[in-house]
Amino acid sequence: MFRKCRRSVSENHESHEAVRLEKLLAIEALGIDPWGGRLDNHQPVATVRTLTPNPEAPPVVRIAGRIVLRRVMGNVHFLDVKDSTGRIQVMMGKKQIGETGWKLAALLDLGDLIGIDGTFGLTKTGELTVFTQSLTILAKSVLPHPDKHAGMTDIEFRLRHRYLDLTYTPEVLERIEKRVRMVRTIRKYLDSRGFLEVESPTLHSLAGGAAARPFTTHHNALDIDLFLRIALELHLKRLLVGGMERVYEIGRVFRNEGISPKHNPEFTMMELYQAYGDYRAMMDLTEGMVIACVEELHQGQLKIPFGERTVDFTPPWQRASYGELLELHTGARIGDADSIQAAAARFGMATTGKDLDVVVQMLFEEKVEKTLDGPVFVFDYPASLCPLTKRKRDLPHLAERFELYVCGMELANAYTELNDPITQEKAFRNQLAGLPAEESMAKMDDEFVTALKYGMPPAGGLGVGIDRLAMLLTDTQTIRDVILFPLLKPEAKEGL
RNA sequence: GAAUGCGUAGCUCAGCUGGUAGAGCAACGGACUUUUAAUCCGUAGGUCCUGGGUUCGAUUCCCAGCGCAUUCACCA
Repeated sequence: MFRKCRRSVSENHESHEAVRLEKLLAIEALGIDPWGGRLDNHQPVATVRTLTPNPEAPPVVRIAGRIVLRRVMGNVHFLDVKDSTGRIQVMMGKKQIGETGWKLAALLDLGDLIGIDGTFGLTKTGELTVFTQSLTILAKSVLPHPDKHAGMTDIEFRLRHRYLDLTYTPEVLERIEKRVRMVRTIRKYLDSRGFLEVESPTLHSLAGGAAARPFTTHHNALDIDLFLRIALELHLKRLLVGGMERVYEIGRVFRNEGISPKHNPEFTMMELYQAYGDYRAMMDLTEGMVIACVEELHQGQLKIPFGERTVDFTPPWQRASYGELLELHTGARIGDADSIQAAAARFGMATTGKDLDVVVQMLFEEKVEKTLDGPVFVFDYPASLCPLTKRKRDLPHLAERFELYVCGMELANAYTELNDPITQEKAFRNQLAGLPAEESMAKMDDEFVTALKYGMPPAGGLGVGIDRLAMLLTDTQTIRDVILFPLLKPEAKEGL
C-alpha cells in the first residue's frame, strides 16, 4: 500500500516522468507514433516570420520544432514553437485539426517536438501565427524541461545538460555558431593561400612538440603504452620533409594539467607550416588571418570589446622583442647573469639549481605577460627554451620565435623551424636544469631527427589556440563557454 | 594542489539567534474558442548533497567527504 515515508529524489523525478509516460501510451492508443519520422520540406521559423500575412490567400507553411510555451484555453491552444532559427506562435483550434488531432493536442507537453502544417497570418492581436491544420508529433519529451522563463542558471546543471542549455540559453548557440564561422574563416584563409589541410595521428609513442604533461593510454594488441598528442608539430614537419610545402591541421590536443577558466584538458589547436618561410612571414600571416576572423565576426569592425576592455586589431600590430620587454619591466638582460639574479632577488624568486634561461622565463611570465594588452608580437626568445627553433644567425643565444599576446592571453606561437638535424639532436638532449623532464620540450625523438636528416626545407611554423581565439572574438571569459562539452568530474552515483 | 563561497520541489529561488520547510513556474483535476509569462478555483509534489558529531530536537551549529564556482599556483 501507499506508505507515507521518505521518498527519494529519483522517485519524485519519476513521478513527473510517469505522467508523461502515461501520455505516451495514450498517444500510442490513438494509433499515433509518438516518435515521429521523416518530415520533408519544412521551413525554418525565421523564414516563415518573413512571409507577408495575407488573409485572402494565406501562405501555406510547414514548421518543426520544440514546444517552449503553451497556453491552453478551452477549445483553442496557443503554443510557442522554437527551432534553431527562432520562435513563432502556433494556434490550434479544435474545429480545425480534427478529432484525433485534438486528442493529441491535449496530450502535448512543454518540450515535445512537433510538426505543424498550417497557414501563416496574424491573430486579432497582431501576433505572427501559424494556424494549424494538421499536427504531427515528432518526439515526446518524457522528462520535464527547465523553467520556461527563468531558464537555467545553475552552471553545473547547464554543463551537465548542455543539450538543454543550447535550447534554453540563447547565447550558447550564438557563441558556438560564431566559433564555427571563425574556424571556417581560418580554413578559407589558408586554403586560398595554397595550404593543404591534413590529419596527423592523435596517438603518439612519444608526446613531443610542446612542454606539457601527456595523457597515457595503452594499445592492447601491440601491448605498448601510447600518449595522446600534446602538439601537432612533429608530424606536420615530417610532411615538410615529404614535400608538402604548405600544410595545416586543426585538431584536438590533450594536456594532462589543471583546469581553469583558460584551460580545458582537451583543446583545439591550429598548426601550420610553410616551407621557405620564417617567423617574420608567420607574423604577417597571423595578422592577416586573425583580422579576417575579427572582420567576419564583427561586421568588418576591428575594435572589439573583451570584458571591460576594447581591443584594437587595426594593423600593423605592435612588435616588441622579448629582451627589450624583459629589461624594461625587470631590469634583467638575457645572458647577463648578474642582472638576472638581481631581478629575481628583487621579486623574491628562488633561483638555486635553475638554468638562467629558466629564471628569465619565470621573470617574463611573472612580470611582463600581464602587461601585454596587445595585440603585440613578442619576438626573439632565449634559445634554450625553444629546442625546435632555429637560432638567430648573428645572435645564437636567441631563437627566431614569436608569441602573440592579447589581453594577457597567449594566442599564437610561431617559429622559424629548425631544420638542422645535428643541432636538433643536441637540443633534444639538452635538458635544462630546473624543469621536470616531462614538462620540457626537449624530448629525444629519434624518428623525427631521422626525418630531418633526409632534408627538411627551411620553414616558418605557427600554432594558434582556437579556443582562446574564440574566447577573445566572442567576448567570453571562460573556455568552457566556447567548448560544447568541457570536461567535468562524473556525478557521484546515488545510493552508494 | 590551496583558500573562500555555494549545494533546499522537475526548473528558478526564499527560509532570521536551532523547534523536521515555502513561493513562482512546471505537474495533476476543473472552468474557459484569440491568448502573449493567459486568467481563475482546487490538488499533489521534499532523505533540505552524503556520512558522522553536538543537542531533548539539526536544512540551520561542528567535523569529514563529494560536486560546482571564484581567486591563486601550473599549463596554451
